[in-house]
Amino acid sequence: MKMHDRKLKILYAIVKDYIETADAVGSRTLSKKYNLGVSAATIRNEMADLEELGYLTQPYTSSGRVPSDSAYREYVNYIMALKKKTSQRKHDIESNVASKIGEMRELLHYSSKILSEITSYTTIALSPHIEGCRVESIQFVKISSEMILAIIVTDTGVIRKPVFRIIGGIDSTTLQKITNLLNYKMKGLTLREVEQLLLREINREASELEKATIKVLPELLKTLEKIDEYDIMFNGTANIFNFPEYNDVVRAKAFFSMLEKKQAMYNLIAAINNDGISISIGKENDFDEAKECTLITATLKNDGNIVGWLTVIGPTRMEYTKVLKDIRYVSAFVNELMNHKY
Amino acid sequence: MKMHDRKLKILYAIVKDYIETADAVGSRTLSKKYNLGVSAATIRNEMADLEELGYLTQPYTSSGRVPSDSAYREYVNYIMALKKKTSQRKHDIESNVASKIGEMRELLHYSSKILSEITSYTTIALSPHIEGCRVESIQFVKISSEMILAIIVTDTGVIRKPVFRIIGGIDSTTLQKITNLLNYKMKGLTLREVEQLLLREINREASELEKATIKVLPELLKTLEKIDEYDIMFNGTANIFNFPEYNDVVRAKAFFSMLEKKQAMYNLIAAINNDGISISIGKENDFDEAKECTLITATLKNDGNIVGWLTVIGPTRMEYTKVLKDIRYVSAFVNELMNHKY
DNA sequence: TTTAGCACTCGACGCATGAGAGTGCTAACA
DNA sequence: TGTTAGCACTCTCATGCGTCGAGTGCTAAA
Repeated sequence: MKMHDRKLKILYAIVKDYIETADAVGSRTLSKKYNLGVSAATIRNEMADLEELGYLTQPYTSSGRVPSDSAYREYVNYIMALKKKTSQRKHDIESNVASKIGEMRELLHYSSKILSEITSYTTIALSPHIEGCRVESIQFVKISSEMILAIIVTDTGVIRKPVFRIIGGIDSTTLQKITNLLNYKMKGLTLREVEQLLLREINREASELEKATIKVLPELLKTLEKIDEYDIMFNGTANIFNFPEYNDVVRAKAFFSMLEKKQAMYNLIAAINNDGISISIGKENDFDEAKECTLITATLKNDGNIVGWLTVIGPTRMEYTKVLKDIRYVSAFVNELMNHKY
Repeated sequence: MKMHDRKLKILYAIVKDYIETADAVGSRTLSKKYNLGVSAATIRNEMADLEELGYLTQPYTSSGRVPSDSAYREYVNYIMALKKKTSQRKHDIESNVASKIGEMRELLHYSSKILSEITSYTTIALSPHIEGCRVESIQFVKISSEMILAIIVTDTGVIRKPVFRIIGGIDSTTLQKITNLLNYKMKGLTLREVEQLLLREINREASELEKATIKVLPELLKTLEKIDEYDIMFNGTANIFNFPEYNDVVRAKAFFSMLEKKQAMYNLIAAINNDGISISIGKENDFDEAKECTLITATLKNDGNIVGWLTVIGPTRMEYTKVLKDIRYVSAFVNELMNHKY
């Protein structure tokens, strides 16, 4: 759908102005503020057309116009295209930050906090399920008479360290044997496959060694089922109140209720799977509560595997240009750090 | 300060009514709703006295009365005294829940979630700094060529599992030797003492073994410094909107901004150190942002050591009776579970 | 095709008004 | 002496009304 150049210009100006002011924008203001080269009346005609095309809405008869989701989409496509032409600049790594980060999850939390601070939006840090990852190594460490720590490292560098309990305890030698056995059998399998393997082993007639093992396996299985938990964290939630659209208590409450639905938030964000930045606007979001929000998400990958998502969330009237710049910066930083360390 | 019985009765009735309705309560309503045996005019006289004593305030001339912090305090002392007379009932442990909980921190998170659900308030789960705890054991596990996992178990059962990196790597035998050495030297010391010991060792002329160690120690020290992190988590934050006092966007924003000041929240809650339930009302809170809130906090102890806090936060107009009952229930449950496992 | 002009629409804001809830004070009562 | 009824007064809040202004659609002229 190719629009006349002037129509697009006007559309972009409306979106830009609305992002800035959060007020319905009228033809007169537009012609004064932006140098469009035509009079307010002409703009009025174009606006009527744009409304018919579904890009604008009127809150009430004879008020100014407000951009629709499609208008934002059009605008975003436009600035995304612009950005591609400019070269990606290199980012320096602040080494003191780098040294503080031991694990992927910490890195994610930290960068989400930074992102929230520089954008003044609410941000979400999300780490993925790991059921699809392959096991690099499994180790067990006895930490008290009955408690055992399992250390599971995946090929993507994700580490999980669940603690579980063996009633009656188990001696170190046996534990070492089990470690060796499991490592031998499970290396390279996905967590899902490990679970199935464990199930089979549990139900099998057991040899001498396996008799000791049998005590550990059901506990390990139980632990594995729960270990595969994503992790979601929010930063700068109070920032949402900076937007006039959330000056209404009902909408603010809805926003926070939405954040609390963690499973739904996970599904919303984890649906994204590319290595760059992805934007979903308003009704494009497949989650009712989020249909008045825009989410800008950076997918973080290491070696082709998703290791997390970094999301900025706000009203559809989002400062796309600024937020895009910031999220690009932070995610590039994280990526560089990651490739350095793992 | 011993007050006339009738005055107290009226005061309690006012507090109770205000907790229920969030509206300034007048003499007429009071005499109709509660069976106080005196007329509205008498109540008016008593109310005037109570106002003079600082228990009531008037939002504006000739409006109803609103309880002050001292009124809530009086009321809380009253119901706390009542409670002590009734016997603590035994709580059953739901074993399926118990089996899901591997670590203290998980237990804390989980119970905070439950608490928020049953009270319909916002809850805070807080786990303490561990610098005061004594080291029970330190272990190292190699998880990749350069990454090492340290497992530190304290005498209170808290487990920390920081990952750090040794550039150039280290072989397993040396690592095992270091583990043995550190365990021998550090068992029973506090984390603070361990840090000092490490510093001394780093600066000392080293023997053969210690030459290998010297590579690990600075990294370990750095890791230890950052490991001593409390952990704070919120549940049911959207519940705050259920209270009319937060129907004002400015106050709601202030509430969420307060929650985001994690260090201050830690200080606020961690100041409490007893084994039961503690209530701090409005201006009693030593943190400006919280001066319009009441916090009811259960300190969770294991073997005399604080392992966490469970807090319900809401307006000073809190349903004290109900919330007290609920937090007692949940914290008793957690305590029982803890003593079972650790 | 663009622009100027004009009548019209609708929300925001300010102001007045009245209802209602609650008070303090006074005088009468037990 | 303590309690109650009555009354005038106060203050908030909801409602209604009129004005203002930004913005529109339509029409006719350039």
